[in-house]
Formats: sequence, structure tokens, C-alpha cells
Amino acid sequence: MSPKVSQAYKEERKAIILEGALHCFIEKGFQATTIDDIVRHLGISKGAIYSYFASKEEMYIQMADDKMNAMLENSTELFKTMPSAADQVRYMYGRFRNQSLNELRRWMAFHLEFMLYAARQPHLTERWNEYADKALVFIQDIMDGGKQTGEFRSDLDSAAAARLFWSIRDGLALQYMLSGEEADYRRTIDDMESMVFRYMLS
Amino acid sequence: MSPKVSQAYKEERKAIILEGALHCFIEKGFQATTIDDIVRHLGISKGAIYSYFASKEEMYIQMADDKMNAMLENSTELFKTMPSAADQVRYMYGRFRNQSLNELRRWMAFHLEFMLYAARQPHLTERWNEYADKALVFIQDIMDGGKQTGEFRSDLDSAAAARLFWSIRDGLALQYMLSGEEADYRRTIDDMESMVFRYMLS
Amino acid sequence: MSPKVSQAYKEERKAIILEGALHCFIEKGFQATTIDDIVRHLGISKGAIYSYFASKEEMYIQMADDKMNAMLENSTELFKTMPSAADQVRYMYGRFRNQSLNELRRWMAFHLEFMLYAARQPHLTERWNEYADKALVFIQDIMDGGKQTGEFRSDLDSAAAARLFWSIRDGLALQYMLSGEEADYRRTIDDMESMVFRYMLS
Amino acid sequence: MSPKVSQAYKEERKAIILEGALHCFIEKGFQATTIDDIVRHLGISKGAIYSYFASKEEMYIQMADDKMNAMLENSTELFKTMPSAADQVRYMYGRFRNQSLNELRRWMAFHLEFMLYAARQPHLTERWNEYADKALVFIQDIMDGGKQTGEFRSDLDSAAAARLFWSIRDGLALQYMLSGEEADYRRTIDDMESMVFRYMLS
DNA sequence: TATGAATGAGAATTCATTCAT
DNA sequence: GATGAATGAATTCTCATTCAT
Repeated sequence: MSPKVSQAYKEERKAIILEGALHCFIEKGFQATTIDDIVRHLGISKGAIYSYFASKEEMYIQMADDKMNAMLENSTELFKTMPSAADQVRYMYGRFRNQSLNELRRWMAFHLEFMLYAARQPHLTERWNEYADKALVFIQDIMDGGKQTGEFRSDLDSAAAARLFWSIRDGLALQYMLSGEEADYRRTIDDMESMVFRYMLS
Repeated sequence: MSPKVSQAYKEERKAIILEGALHCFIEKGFQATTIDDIVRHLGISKGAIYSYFASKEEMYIQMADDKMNAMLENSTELFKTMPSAADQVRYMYGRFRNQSLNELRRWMAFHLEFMLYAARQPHLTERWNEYADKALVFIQDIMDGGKQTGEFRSDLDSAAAARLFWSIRDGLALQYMLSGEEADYRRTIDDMESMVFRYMLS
Repeated sequence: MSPKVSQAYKEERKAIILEGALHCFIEKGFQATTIDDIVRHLGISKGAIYSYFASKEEMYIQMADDKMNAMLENSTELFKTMPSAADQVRYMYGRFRNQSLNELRRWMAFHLEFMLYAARQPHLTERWNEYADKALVFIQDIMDGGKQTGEFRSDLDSAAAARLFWSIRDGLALQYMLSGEEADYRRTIDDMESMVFRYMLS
Repeated sequence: MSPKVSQAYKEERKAIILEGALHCFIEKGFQATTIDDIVRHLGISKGAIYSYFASKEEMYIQMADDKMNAMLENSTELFKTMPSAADQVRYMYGRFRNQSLNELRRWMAFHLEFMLYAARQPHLTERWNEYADKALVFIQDIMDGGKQTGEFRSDLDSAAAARLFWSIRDGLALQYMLSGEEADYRRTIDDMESMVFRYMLS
């Protein structure tokens, strides 16, 4: 009648599986990763995975949820102690710069693949849009903060600026996805950053 | 006297097949589209397809080649009668603006999916990079022209500017890939355009 | 508690599949036998076969390995209690004689077909040559033993004699492959045997 | 009503096609050779082939017929001017020796493949046996000749000797089919020859 | 709960043969 | 007669998911 194992145990188990699956997805891509790959990587059984997740897709969704929430929570927390909106934007660019091109490529591939996959499946499109909105609002809030403190120009359309922020960031990642040198990449980030600042200030 | 058909017939046939395949790829995605889907859609036999194209991949490559060449040829031709580099850049943004969001989404999804696919297959990565290079050089040439005529600032790094141009364009497409309104999309293009111009002039 | 079956079970399963495959190969030939034929014959699923053997080729290789090893092990064991090299050679001819012509034909056809197939595929050619070498060395060792005991002439080239031994044996099988009577076959074996002995003694 | 082209033209055409097909079969094997290979090699159309031969198999059979007849006719003709049976046998060994190992391998593969193919098809088995009988009788006749002239021992079983002759020859070819050096091959032919002579004389 | 062997519906690609021109 | 584009059944191999133990 009562569960044989604690809820905590189950959560832990799920987390471990998700971690292993993420590793594989990033390594080979979602479609190319087989359940056997995950099983081999984790050293557990196929059945174990299926007793926690209904399908490969389910794992994917869970993973994206977790990742997005973690990102938002971390940054929100941090920004409480960072009063300047400009600093916050600079911090974001610092994050981009600190990521190696290799890391970026792997992550971007995973990210894009999910988006594409979502684009074909109505029930996922909605979910994806939630993520996108959260990310947008997150930056928009910074922009609004900057307008209030007078750091950014008062007529800045913060929604548009947020769109622009992510567009530039995603486009950059896309540009360097398959080719390009680490040094060029970093230089382009700098260019982007200064361009964005000029846009927000002037 | 014989089915030794004309070259024109063959070209036409290839074009028809490519068109049908593109339809399916856009509908379901490159990987999700099976040869049977294409065959069914076109009402021809599997063999017919394979007598014109060695593989599904080959079809994509042909499509991308065609599209890229058409883009370059059209623009090159047109730009002969358009002496101002700034006008040329403006023309490019006009093209982006003229594409409906729907069109953009379909094409972008297909395009990205293949990029992802190519990223996992060395022989395709190279091919993909060739396209990227061509597109980059195309813009870079415009930038160089603008520097010579004095339209753009003389210390502009035209290679970097070309990267930036495409990054912004791709990022924008990515942003609007799954959500966003047509009107917002156009407005963001305008923002991007003015931002890029500011970058090239100041 | 679990389907984590014993190693013995797996070995048994492999053996069953191999047996079924051999049956089909002998019936229809290696190339003409489809995986579906084997599946139908065994009443199992395609996947089951592929979880034990990576390919049709792999099955053949396994079969050939098993057969060769069994042959070598049996004989080696037996020959420990058979000091005379001449007796050992006679024993080998006895084995040939004990095989029914029908058995020989089926086995030979299968065997040859794979050789032909291997001849066109470098990675298999090597494998095939290993078998041939093992068989050659096996007889060569007998010949060397016979020279030491003085049973065979001291100037016998044992490598050449081994080649000759198998050539005659294979040629005989080939001759009777499609036609000929059981009685003739046995008589020719006798002829061959006496001819070979004369060669080794004189 | 009357044929548009002469019978002679047709025969010539068939011969050309057969020659081209043989070239391909020897190069790649019967099963591995596609009609397209033959068409490409000959520079004619698929339809042309099918208007002369009903199937790939038909070509194969015709080819084997021709080859066997040519071999027999040539040798029979030659042997009219070669009174010694021993010389005739020596001549045959000379032929084997004059064939390069490479040539032998290709030819043997073709030969064997047909045999194997024939073994699975009753209507071809019969035909194959006819060839084999012809070859057997051809040697048997030499043996009988040698007995009459006193060159070979009078109690020689010429049918058995003919079997033996071909067995040794085929076995040798088989032995060297996939591996072995040219020099070894020739030496083994010599060994075989002397062994066979000893058998016929002693 | 955990296990992993088994399933079987596909997937891409090949090629002998046909037949309209 | 000649041509070669078109056909489509057949083939090998994959992999998400199930379920008996």
C-alpha cells in the first residue's frame, strides 16, 4: 500500500538518470543518442530508466525545465547583490565569454535540437515558448532596472532590447557553431557587447 | 525513337524531385522525412529518386547549393547597378523584411536541422562551412566596397562586420522561430538594421 | 528475480541461432539466405539475432571458428595417444572417408561460397587465410613428426607436403561436389591416400 | 516478315556482349556484377542486352558453354600432332604453369561461382555435369592412349586417373586462391606433376 | 523494484527487368 | 532494333519500448 521507497530516493534516482542522459545528449545529440547509450553510460538497466521516465522525450523535457530554472534562479539570486543594471549585462556577457567555444557548441547543438524537435510538436511548442518568455523577461527586467537608475536611455524599449540581446547571443553561437576560432569568437563577443551597450545608452 | 531524353528533361525532373523533397522536409523535418514520404508525395518510384540523387543527404546539398547560388547570383547581378554599399546592405535587410515570418520559420527549421545533422558528420561539416564562408565573403565584399567609397568608417573590420551581420540575422530568425508576432518581427529587423548601420558608420 | 540470464544460457542461445543459420546457409547458400529466412526458420525475432551477432558475416565467421577449433582440438587430443605420424595421416583420411558424400557436398558448397565472398572483401580474406594457415600448420606438424621418427623421408618438404595434402583433399571434394557416386568417391580417397603416402615415403 | 538484320550480325552482337560480360564477371564475380556494370563496360544499352539474352543467368550459361567447347576443341586439335600421351599430360601441366597466379585466381573464382550457383539449381546441375564429364573424358582419353602406347602402366584405371588429375588441379587452384606466392605455386605444380606421373607409371 | 532479452515496425538503398518512345 | 528512365520488391540492420523473471 505504502511506497516501498521514499520520495527522496526516487527524486535522487531521477536526477542521476537525467544527468547521465544529458551527458549523452550533449555528446551525441538527442536523436542520435540511444537508450542503450544512456544505459551503458550510467551502468543501470533499461527498465530502471523506463520506470522513472515514460519515454526519451520525457527525459528531454524534464532536463530543459531543470536547466532553465537553475539558470534563472542562480542569476536572480546573484543580481540581488549587484545593483547596477549595466554590471548585470556585463556579467551576462562575461558568462558567454567564459564558456569555451567547445562547450558552447555542444550546448548549442543540444539546445537547438530540442527547439527544432519542439517546433514539430504542438504540445512542446508551448512549453518552449514558456522558456523563451522567461529568458526574455529576465533580460527585460534588467533593462527596466537600468532605465530606472538612469543607466540606460529612458526611451529604450526594454522588450525589444531583450529580444535583441538574445538574438545577438544566439546568432553568435550559431555563427560559430560549426567553424571559427576561439580568439575570433571572443573578439566578436566584445564587439557585440559594445554594440549592445551603444544601443542601450545612446 | 528512344527515351534518351534531353538534358533539359533531366534537369526538370531533378527540379521536380527536389521541390517535392523540400516540401516534405519543411513539413516534417529532414530526418523525420523518409524516402517513402517523398515517393508518396511525388507519386513516383523510389528508384526514380535514387537515379537522380545518390542519397537523402545529396538532395539536401543540392537544395542548399541551388539556394545559395541563386542568392549570390541574383544579388551580384543586382548590385552591379547599385553603387552604394549602404544601399546594398539596406537591400539585404529589405529581403529579410519581405520574407513572411511563416516562410522564415519553415526554412529556418529545415536549415538548422541540417546544420545540426552536419555537425555530427565530418564530410558534411566541411560542406556546410563552404556555404557559411560564401555568405560571409559576400557581405564582407560589400563592407570593403563601403570602406573604399567612404560610406563606412575606414577602420571597420569588414570580416568581423560580416560575422556580425549574419549573427544578428540568424539570431533574429532563431528568436522568432517558435513564437512572436509578424509586426514585432519586422520592428526588430528595423532595430537591427539601425544598430548595424550605427556600428558601420560611427 | 531478473532476466540477467546465465552465461551458459547465452552460449546456448548463440549455439541455437548458429545452428538455425547453418541449416539455412546449407539449404540456400550464404548469400541467398536472408535474415528473414533464418528468423522464420528459428521462430525468433530479427532483433534477437542481431543482439547475438553483429551481422550475417559474423555468424559465418563464428561457425568457421567453431568448426576449425573443434577439428583442431579433437585431433590434437587424440593424437597425443597416437604416436605414429603415419597413423595420424591415416586417421585424417579415415575422417574424410567417414563423411558421407551428401554431407561433404553441403558443407563444401557453403564453405566455398564464403571463400568466394571473402575473396572480394579484404577484411575477410585475412580471416580466411588464418583458417587456411591453421589447417596447413596442423598437417605440417604431423609431417615434421614423421620425419623425426623416421617414418617419412628425411628430405620431405613438410610445408609443401601440407599444401599437397589439402590440395588433394579439396580437389577431391570439388570433383565430387556436383556428381559422382559414393562408392567412386571412397575409392578415389583410397587412391589419393596411397598416392600421398608414396610421396611421403619414397 | 523477314528479319531486319542478318543472323551473322546477331551472332556477332551476342559474342561482343558475352565478351564484355565475361570481363565484368571475372573482375567482380557473377553475383556482384550488375547489368549496369556490363552496360557501362560495353557502352551499349540495357535494352540491347535484354534483346539478346533473357537474363543475367542466360549469359552466364552461354559463356560457360562457349568456354568449355573452346578449351576442348583447341586441345583436341593440338593433340592430333602430339603422339605421346605423356607429352600431352605434360602439355596440360605446362598450361597450368603458364597461367599467372592472378589469372588463375580470377578464373577460378568465376568457375567456382558458377558451380556453386549451378549446385542450387537443378536445371543447371545437369549442364554442369556435362561439362565435368567432357573434361573427365578428355583426360581419360589421354590416359587410355598412354596405356596403349605403353607409356603408362597397363593396370592404370584411366577413369580414376582422370578424376585424380582434375582433383589435384582444382585443389591446387583452391589452395592458392586467396593466398600464397607465385613461386610456391609453380613449385607445387611441379610436385603435383611428378606425383601424378609416378602414379601413372609405377 | 530491477533487469536486459526480445520484439518488430521501419529505415535507406540496390538492381534485375520492363516498356514507352 | 535500340534506348535508358522507371519500377518496386527485396535486403540488411536499428532501436524505442515491453515484460517475464
